[in-house]
Amino acid sequence: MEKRRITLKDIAMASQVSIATACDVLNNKPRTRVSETTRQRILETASRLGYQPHRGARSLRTNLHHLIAVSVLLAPEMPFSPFASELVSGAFKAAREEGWHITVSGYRDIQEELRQLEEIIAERSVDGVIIYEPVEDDPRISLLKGKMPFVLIGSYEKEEVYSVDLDNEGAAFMATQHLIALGHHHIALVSAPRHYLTCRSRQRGYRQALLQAGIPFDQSFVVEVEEYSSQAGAQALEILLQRNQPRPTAVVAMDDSLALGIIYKAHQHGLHVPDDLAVVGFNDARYTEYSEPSLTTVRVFAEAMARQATQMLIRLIRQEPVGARHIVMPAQMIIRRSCGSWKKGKSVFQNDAGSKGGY
Amino acid sequence: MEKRRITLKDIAMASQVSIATACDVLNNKPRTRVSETTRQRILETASRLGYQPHRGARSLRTNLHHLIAVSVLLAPEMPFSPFASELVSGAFKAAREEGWHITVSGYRDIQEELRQLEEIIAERSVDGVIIYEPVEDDPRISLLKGKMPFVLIGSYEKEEVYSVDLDNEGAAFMATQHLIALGHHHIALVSAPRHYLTCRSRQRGYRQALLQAGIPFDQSFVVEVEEYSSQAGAQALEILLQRNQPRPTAVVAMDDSLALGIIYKAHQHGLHVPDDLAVVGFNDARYTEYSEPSLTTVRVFAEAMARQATQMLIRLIRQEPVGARHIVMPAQMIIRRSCGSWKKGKSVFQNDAGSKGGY
DNA sequence: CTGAAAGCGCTTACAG
DNA sequence: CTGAAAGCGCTTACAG
Repeated sequence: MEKRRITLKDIAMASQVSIATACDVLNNKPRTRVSETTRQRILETASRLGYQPHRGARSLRTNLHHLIAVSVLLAPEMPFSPFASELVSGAFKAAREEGWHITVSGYRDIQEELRQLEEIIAERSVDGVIIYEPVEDDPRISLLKGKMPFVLIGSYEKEEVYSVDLDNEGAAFMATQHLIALGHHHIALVSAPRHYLTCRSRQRGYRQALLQAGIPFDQSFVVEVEEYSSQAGAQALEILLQRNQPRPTAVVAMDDSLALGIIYKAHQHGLHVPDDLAVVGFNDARYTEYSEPSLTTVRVFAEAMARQATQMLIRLIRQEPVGARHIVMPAQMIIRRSCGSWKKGKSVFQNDAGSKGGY
Repeated sequence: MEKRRITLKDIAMASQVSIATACDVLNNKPRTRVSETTRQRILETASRLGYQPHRGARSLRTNLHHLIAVSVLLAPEMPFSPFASELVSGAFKAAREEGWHITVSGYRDIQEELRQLEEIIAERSVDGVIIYEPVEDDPRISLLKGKMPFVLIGSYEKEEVYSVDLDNEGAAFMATQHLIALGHHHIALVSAPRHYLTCRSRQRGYRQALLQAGIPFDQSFVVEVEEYSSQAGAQALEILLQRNQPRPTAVVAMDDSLALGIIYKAHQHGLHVPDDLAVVGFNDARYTEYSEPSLTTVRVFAEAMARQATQMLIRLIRQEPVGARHIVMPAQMIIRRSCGSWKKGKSVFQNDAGSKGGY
């Protein structure tokens, strides 16, 4: 399995230049212009011999491992959510475009995850970290701050950090407005706990939409659940139905798995979705197209977000200029059947992707 | 962000031994016994100073990067399946236990994935590869064979390779037998294409169960779909219903997403699940507990499989004795409602996990 | 049995 | 402007 490795020295000899020159040319260093012919000769030799720099050697010199850790906290009963999965793909692709690798943790338990990160920091086996789904006073952030470059996917209030986030407020606004346009006045919101900052922004968007429509905000219509799962969604609807309010006629759920649980529980109560209860999810987990009824949801471009975050992080690590400190990405409504707009024939949004009958 | 790094030299000086001795002790090399006191002194100093070997330096010397690539091929419309996600977690954890990292690709397109692997092989930026879901004549295997150690998750017929696999035959046997025990005779199988080796084994298990029960095998009850998706599942049921056979009264689907599509389509045709059509899925994607009806499925211990594969691969890379070349892991039936056994009150299997009211 | 020294393949400060 | 040489932090073959 072992062929002798092609080294810089080989390239230098074969191109009749010094190792230093070969190194500079191959790394595109500014130095003096080597004559264009020499330059080409070196490049050509390298590609002919299939030269690949030795990552270990490079890393020993530069103290860069070209490795990024992606820290994703998983919901207790859920493996990588569709959202997190796209994040991983996006980060991998963006990393590879720069010749980097990613390593993906993915613990269910924050303590385990912290231990992991501590170890990684101590080892310095990684050059930077992407943190997904930060919570308030996220201990991962305190751990990393000042020790290692990192970029958040999500947003953070306490400190100035680099981040790529969804326009959560706008997205929730859009979802709520859609239901309002369908004539709903009693619109519930099922959200993760408020220490998830994402959810805080989304709650703002929800309130904005109500405000704009002149619908009074009613705190009891907001249920916060401990995790994103169908089970939690089912429980949330139970709570909403047991309260003495006028029953909600519509729900916005902050994740598709919550929405599925809500629909499940609605059916158990003999409520028809969408006639008795309109439901809108979040994140566009693909399988929700085939739930009964198919789920209207807010699609989030997770892969694109991860790409941005990865590129940003690599620039940070290289100490190159980074550009914007925060990037905010838009979302898109996917109209299917659980919101009932297909019955009323009206929607404030175009139904792009949803209408293609697939994707 | 930069403190001076603690090196072996620091440890050696502080412990008043040579660098070589420090190195040996810290790496647990057989060498002579250093006196136990010295040994302890070195260990203690290292931990006091927080010594962490420099991965780059080590890699330059040993030509090992302590990095494994995990190659997962994604279904076109699906991000990491729950199964693949658990694989990733399992591989990560097992890798970290040895101080290694994993890098996760995850392309939808086999050509892209191959290009990726080729690049990784050329760079030698990775010490080995875990391949998930090999197909017949898998081009990834030809690519890696003889160039880099790899372990399959799944099985392979053409060549002797190292692998960790589910007992696919046994699992499908179990699922089919469960339906037979419920009185079904017309049991359909919705499978991925036969070039997925996993499915081939499962088809065998299905036939075995029929055979044992004296039910004739009918090829037209087997539908092969191109991908694991709800859409494909829905189409498969359409095909089964249009054929002129006695309509199947039960279906085993090789993936939960197929099963969901089947249930969806059954409802569209006015068929009640499980009364008119019993459905059993595969893989126990968590959300299927909340589908309507909740899905009876075969749980697969993906995380454990990935752990095994990772440990095996690391041993291969280190050229340590590996033990078994193939490891086969069992599956477990999770009985919920879509198979209808709760109505008939009989099942040949214990309902362990399914009865806990959770997962 | 133990330590000094070479060398892995790069990058870069320095000398010419 | 360009090349020779030092050195990053390890591991190991070799000398004592």
